[in-house]
Amino acid sequence: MSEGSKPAKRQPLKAIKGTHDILPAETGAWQRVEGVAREHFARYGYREMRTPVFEETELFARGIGEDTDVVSKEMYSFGDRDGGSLTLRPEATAGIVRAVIEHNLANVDPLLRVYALGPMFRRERPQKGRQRQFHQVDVEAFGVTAPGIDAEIVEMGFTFLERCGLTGLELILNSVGDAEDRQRYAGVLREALRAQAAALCADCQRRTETNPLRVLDCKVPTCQPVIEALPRIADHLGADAKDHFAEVCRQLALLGIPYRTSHRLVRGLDYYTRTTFEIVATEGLGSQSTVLGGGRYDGLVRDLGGPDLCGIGFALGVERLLLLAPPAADEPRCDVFLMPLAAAAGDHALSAQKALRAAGVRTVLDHEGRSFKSRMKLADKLGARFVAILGDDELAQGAWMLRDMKTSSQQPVPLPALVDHLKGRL
RNA sequence: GUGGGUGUAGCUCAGCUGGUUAGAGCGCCAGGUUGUGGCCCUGGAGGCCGCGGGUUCGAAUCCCGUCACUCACCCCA
Repeated sequence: MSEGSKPAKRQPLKAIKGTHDILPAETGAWQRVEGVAREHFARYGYREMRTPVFEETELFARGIGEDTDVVSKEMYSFGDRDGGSLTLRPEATAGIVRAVIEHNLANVDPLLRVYALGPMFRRERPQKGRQRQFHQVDVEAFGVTAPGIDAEIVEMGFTFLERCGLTGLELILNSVGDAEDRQRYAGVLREALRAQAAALCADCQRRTETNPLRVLDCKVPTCQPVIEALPRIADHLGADAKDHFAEVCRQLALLGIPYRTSHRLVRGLDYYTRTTFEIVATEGLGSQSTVLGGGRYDGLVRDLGGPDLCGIGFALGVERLLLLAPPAADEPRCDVFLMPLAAAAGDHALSAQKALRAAGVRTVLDHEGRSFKSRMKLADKLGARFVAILGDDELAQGAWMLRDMKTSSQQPVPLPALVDHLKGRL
């Protein structure tokens, strides 16, 4: 652009890489999912909470962990005019925890359970089931230490996905223990890994020092034998954490939720303690198979400067959910299509349209004065249940000719009776 | 950030080893009756063949570059 070369052809304006438009034909499916979410979570006593899409960068750095991939290389951060650093939220929990602390909600709400819906931002390379702006449904419950809440929230997520029509789901559980367990285990693991360093991939050699738990997540084939032989966290849990996890599993079995445990399930955010879980799709998502993931975070609120308040939650990716959901049938957009033919019919149509809409009837009136046939085709495409025709003959009778598009039958309806008549039939 | 694949109409794609007006299906618009949709038939609109350069008498087609999209790695929802 700076050189005096060819006049650069103006590129058409387009959405930023990794973002996408949700077009009118798609919003129905989104609204359905959101509606199910609201209704479902309400059954468990959850209410919606909305926090800003951007926060101070420090919140995420401290909350999620400086060494995580999300913080170290995926955040959309930018300088504010006053010199501060702001970041588009890469996940929801940190902002919600900040708000809980800021408004002292733990002392305000005796049942602190919230959900949130909205966009998250991570600067990753897009691929199937992964965007730079994507949407999550997020759920958090605070203040309950008992394992019952773990089982309840996992059950809630699982049944939510089922209610959205998903099948072929697999629930995976693990416990990463309390902070001390985790720390101690990380040390044990690091020792074991150092001894095997030669057999590990370069990433794992690096992770051995930075975050040994994440070695367990490695998918490089040559690392697998080493990983399988590593000491397992289950053998390094404190008695409390061990009992806690056993009770979570017991209750889930009681609730009839199928699951398997995996000692290798280590989630990428640093704040998790004790229970971690993930729901994956066995097919349909390519390599991004996780639909829902979450866990307990008993130290997070305190670490962010709040009270010693435990918490547990999960996030699920709406785009991924939609990829797996059965396709939605397109809904009719119109109940009644008005078709004034005679010149004198136009005013009748206008007032009928207003009255119908006031009565809650979805009404469309073609303003272009197109041919009869064109308008019939349009009515059909809109899925109109009825077409109301008003031509010279009908005017003379003082009645609409009301056509039922399903049965192809039609009957006269007196002009003033149209609204009541239709309300009775829709 | 690193690899692979693909860029032709609104969508899905054809276009053989370079050859003259670039095609199909679907969708869209309009007609096939004077006031009746779906099915069928006919017609029409709509393409700098991603962009730039090169080879050639001639490039959608071959070569180079570039950009975009996509899948995968990494990591995550």
